[in-house]
Amino acid sequence: MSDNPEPLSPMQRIWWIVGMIPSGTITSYGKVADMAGLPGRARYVSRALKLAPTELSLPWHRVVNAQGKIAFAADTAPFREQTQLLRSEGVMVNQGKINRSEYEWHPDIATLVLGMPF
DNA sequence: AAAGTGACTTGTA
DNA sequence: TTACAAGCCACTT
Repeated sequence: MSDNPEPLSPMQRIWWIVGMIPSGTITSYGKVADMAGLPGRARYVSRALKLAPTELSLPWHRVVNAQGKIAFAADTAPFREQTQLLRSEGVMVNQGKINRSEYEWHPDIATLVLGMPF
């Protein structure tokens, strides 16, 4: 029998989940937290993305707040970058706002399991 | 050590 | 709909 895999840390679970978000779709910090087994820890997700190694090249831009709005202040470089990245994959962004019902990611368990890093 | 901050969310008003 | 308070908690002052 093979040994059990090393369990992923909370931050690693967040990175894995964000990495699974398909191009052209979005989800929220709170949803990612819930999926990672960290209910009520939306802020932890934002920190995890900020600390994520660039080598992972995570699609961090596909994570917005619960109102479907880009979390960065409108007059900042990251706000403009996120807007550009989302538009480049076909997501309509107006004044930093996105229609969640139109672009929401609806993950299926099979895809998630097959995407697990072990 | 204590207070402030933030890439958040939810409940109330 | 907008606004504000709590809850959240690691990190920075």
